[in-house]
This record gives sequence, structure tokens and C-alpha cells, in this order.
Amino acid sequence: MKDALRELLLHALDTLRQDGVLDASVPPFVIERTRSREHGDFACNAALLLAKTLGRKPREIATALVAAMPASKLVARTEIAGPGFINFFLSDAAWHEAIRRALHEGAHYGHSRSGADRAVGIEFVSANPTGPLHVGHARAAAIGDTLARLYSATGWKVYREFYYNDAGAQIQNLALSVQARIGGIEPDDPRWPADGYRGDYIKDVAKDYLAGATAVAGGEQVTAGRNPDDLDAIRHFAVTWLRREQDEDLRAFGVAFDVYFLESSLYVDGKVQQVVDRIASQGHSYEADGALWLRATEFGDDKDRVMRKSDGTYTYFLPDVAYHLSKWERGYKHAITELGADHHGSLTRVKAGLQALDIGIPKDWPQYVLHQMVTVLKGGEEVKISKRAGSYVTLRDLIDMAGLDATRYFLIARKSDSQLVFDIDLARSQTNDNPVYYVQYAHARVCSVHRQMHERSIVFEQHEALKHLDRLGGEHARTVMVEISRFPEIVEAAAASHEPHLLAQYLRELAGAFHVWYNAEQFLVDDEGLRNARVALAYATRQTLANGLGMLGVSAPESM
RNA sequence: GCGCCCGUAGCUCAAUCGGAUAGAGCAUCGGCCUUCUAAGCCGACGGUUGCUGGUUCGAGUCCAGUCGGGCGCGCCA
Repeated sequence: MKDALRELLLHALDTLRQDGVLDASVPPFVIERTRSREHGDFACNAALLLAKTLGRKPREIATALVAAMPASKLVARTEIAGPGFINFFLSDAAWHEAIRRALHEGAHYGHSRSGADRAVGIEFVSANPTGPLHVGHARAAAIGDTLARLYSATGWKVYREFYYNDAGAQIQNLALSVQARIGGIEPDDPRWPADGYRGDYIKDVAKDYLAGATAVAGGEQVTAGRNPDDLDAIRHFAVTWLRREQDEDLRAFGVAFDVYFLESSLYVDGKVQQVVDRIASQGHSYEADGALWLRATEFGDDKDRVMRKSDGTYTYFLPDVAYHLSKWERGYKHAITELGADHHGSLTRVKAGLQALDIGIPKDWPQYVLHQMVTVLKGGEEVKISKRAGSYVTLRDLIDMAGLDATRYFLIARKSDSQLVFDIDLARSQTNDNPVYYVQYAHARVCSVHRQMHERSIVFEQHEALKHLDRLGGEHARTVMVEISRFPEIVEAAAASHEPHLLAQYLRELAGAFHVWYNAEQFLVDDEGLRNARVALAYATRQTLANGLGMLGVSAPESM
């Protein structure tokens, strides 16, 4: 709808240019939904922007633009208002078009081709296999997966990637912790390993190891060696065991990855070495104190960073650079890395490393989406402990307490760079306080109407119904139509700005508009034309809700 | 001390890459069920957008400073 108005304006600009009124430049004008009905349905600031460059009064330019604009059946009238806005008042036909599109496009309504099948790699969660996924990972999973769905919906070829560290110190700590448990050592025992993992799940791993159990994950099947002294066997088993657990939790959360990328593969392939050599050959490194340093300060970091420690091993960020290089080489001209904000310090480092390769990677690649902390609230008090994990609340805890739908919705309902309070009681509540139920209920209500029609043998012919949309009257129906027409814009904006919360917010507004209308008017009336028009709008609403909820990974129940 | 994020109604949060009179929900108070689900709807109350300057036709939004909260500043990951 916005695009149609933009066409009209571009046409008008062209005409004025030919008449010599304007110069060749096209101002970056915006067409936006107005806040107030008095200002029409859409407003455009083109005249205000042109006034600056032309040195003329904005209202004069607006008048000329309006005069040069071709007629359209979508536009009932225009007005020039305020300092020089052009306000568009749309015709009923324009809103009816939204119903037609929603019904004709069905499950594709709100989708677009703006991505043009370009590839985008979205990395998220990337938890180490040393314990169950926690609330931070849960937020990462919800944000990353919703972003992936939004990118798919806007025509991108999306690859979801999960990167994990399957070697290194943390994994060693894991193996030592399991070994300790195998030996019956408790976390408060003096013999407990220094940075051991204290959660109860370590006990389960130890038990399964001793029982000779088999763990399957990442295409690998590992049977426990049962030998308490074989640390390598313990490590291998524990990693696979925890990966399986994480996989199960992610599956339960409705998240599936296309690529699981192992840090160890970067060593096997020589990718890490390749990165070091390349940076050195480009003159961006030096040796000092027995270590190899990256001149990160050349690339905007506030200090130089160690790449290879004096003990010969690499710091974690080198494989990170190698991993991102792999993404680049695999063709992700667009790459998004979703991280907890506590890792933001590593961004500059990784980008510095990528720049130091001198292979033409853009400075702003990859794009980052950071999320802030999650606080879990229950009974008005902060929950910090999970029995299973010890010091943190897990993704599994959230799903168990609040359910899949509420958990996903709540975790993306807030802008990712503000801190989030997850109120378990609210998420569980089946009342109008709970936005998830509110939205789902709107969907269920339309389904209920649908069932009623079936029971009363009322026939609905879509083709016929669409001829009678002018029977729809009143503010409430109009508001619903306007909301439905916004959906494609919301999807586009949420994807482009990496702000999935816009979609959650929008669905609540659409549901609200629907509930108001539903409450005010009876759909199943005797007048067939009117009834069909109303049912068509109800179905269009249902379709839009279902599509939107689908993009959030939240179910759209037929009854509640 | 340095860097990043956030300060908007009593509470939780919005505000469409600078737009017009800053919006929802909850809470509080008052109304609406012989009608397709009252898990709903209607109304009232509620604001110096932390503070001070600046930029311009216009600032919650951008800039400088300041106060408050969070996170990060390892040859840890």
C-alpha cells in the first residue's frame, strides 16, 4: 500500500522535474502511517525535505506535488497540512484490497521477495556443550530463530548456524567434573576440580558413563567406556551426552539448525593456522613476551590482542575469526551473529581480525544482534537457581513452567537491547493479562465462528463474498482492515531492522482491533451479503494472525 | 578510569532509519453476558520522555555534558 503511494509521488516528482520546477535529485522522503486519523491514513514529508534544497516554502512545493499526482482509486483525497506534510486519505477500496490480498495469498500473506534468494547465515545460541542451555540461550534461540523466520518470509535463503567449542579448557573442566563425580566426589569436597561444573546434571552424565550408556548427537554415537581413568573417553562421552541434551531442548523449543560448526574442525582443516599466517604475512602481527599479537589497535580496538599464547595454544578469538572467515568463504555476503551483550567485547576483536586478513571483508561485516540479560520472576521474586543446572535457570525450566508458546513470545516481545523481565506467573496465566493468550484467543474465536457456520450449514463463497466488501461499515471493521494492511510492512521492518519484537507488538494490536470488532458486531447475520463480507474480514484476520504467529514459532490454536 | 547498552504513566513496555496532540497492557475506579467463547468489550484516572545545554521548520529519537542502572575491559571462553 505504501509502495503504491510511493509510485504516485515518484510520478509527481518526475512531472515536476520535466517542467523544470525541480532539479534531478530525489529526496529520501518517507511515507508513513499517521498517528492520528485527522492527518489521514498516510503522510509524506517530501515537500519538507525539498524545501531545504530548493529554498522554497514547503507548502508551495506540496501543492505542486499534489497537483502533479496522477489519480488513483486508492486515494480518496489528499490534504496539505502542518508545516507541509502531504496527507493521504485512502478510499474504502484500498482497505478492501487488504482483505483480498490476505485471502488470496493465504499462508504467503505478509511474505515478500525483497531478499531475492540471497543467502544469509544467522548464527545464534552457540553454547558450549558443558551444561544445559540457560535463559540467556533461550532468549538467543527465540531471537535468532524468529529472525531466521522473518528473513525466510522476506525471500532470503536462510542458514541457521550453531558454533560450538568442542575442545579447550572448558571441555577439560567438564571432563574433570564428570570424572570427579564418577569417583563419588561432591562439589564441596576439597578434591573437587578447581573450575568444575557443579550442577546435578554432571551426576547424570557420570551415572550413564558408568552404566555403559550410549549417547547420540551430531551424527555421532558414543558408548561410554566405563573406565574412570580414561579422561579422553569421559570427555568424548560427556560432550556427546550434553549435545544430545541441548538438541532435545532446542527441538522442544521449535528450533532446528542447518549447520553445526565444530571449533575442532578449524584446527583439523588448518583454518586457524591459515588465519595466523595470513595476518602475519600482511604485517598485522608481532611477537612479544613469547606470544604472537594482533595489532588490533590498527583496526579500532583499544589494545592489541594475543593470538597465540606463550604456551603455543591459541586464544579463543582466533578460531572465532577463522569461523567467520569460513562463513565469508561459504558465500554469506550477509551474516548475522546473535550474541549475549556480555560478549560484546569480542566483537571488536573478531572484526579487527577479519580486517587484518586484508581480503576485502567489509568493515561492517558481520552484523551483530546483541541481547541483554534476562531476569526470571516467579511469585514476585527473582528465580536464580535451577536444581538441575545449579546456578542458573534453564531453557527447559522455562518451557516446563510457562509452555513453549508463552516462552517464545515473551522472549522476543521486548527489544533485544533492553533487559528483559520474564514473569513466569504472567506467562502461565490464562487471562487477558497475558498477551500470548490474547492473540491466540482472537485466532480461536474466528475458528469458532467457522465451526458455527458449519453447524448451521451456512455456506461461504469467498469469490462471492469479496464482491460485497462495501457492505462492511463502521469504525471497528475499518480498524481491523487497516491493521491487516499493515502486516507486510511490519514483517519487512522487523526483518530489516532485526527487531522481532515489532511483530509481537503488532499481533497484539491486530488481536485487539479484532476483539473490539467482534464484540461490537454479530458476524452470522441473516443478510447474506453482509454476513459474507464480515466472515471474509474475519477469515482475513485469522490468516494474518496465523501467519504472524507462525513467524514467531507460536501456535495458532483452533480452540482454547 | 575506558568502552557498549538502557533510563518514557505507579508497574511492564511501544513509539514505523528526525515528524504533527508521546501510545498500549497491567494496576486502581466505574460500567457491559437470554446474541458466533466475558480467556472478551466500553469508560475514567494517570507524563516537564532522568537532568542541562546544543543542532533545525520540527527532538523521546541526533550531538555534548551530567546523574542513575546493567554488562564488558585476561596469554579465560
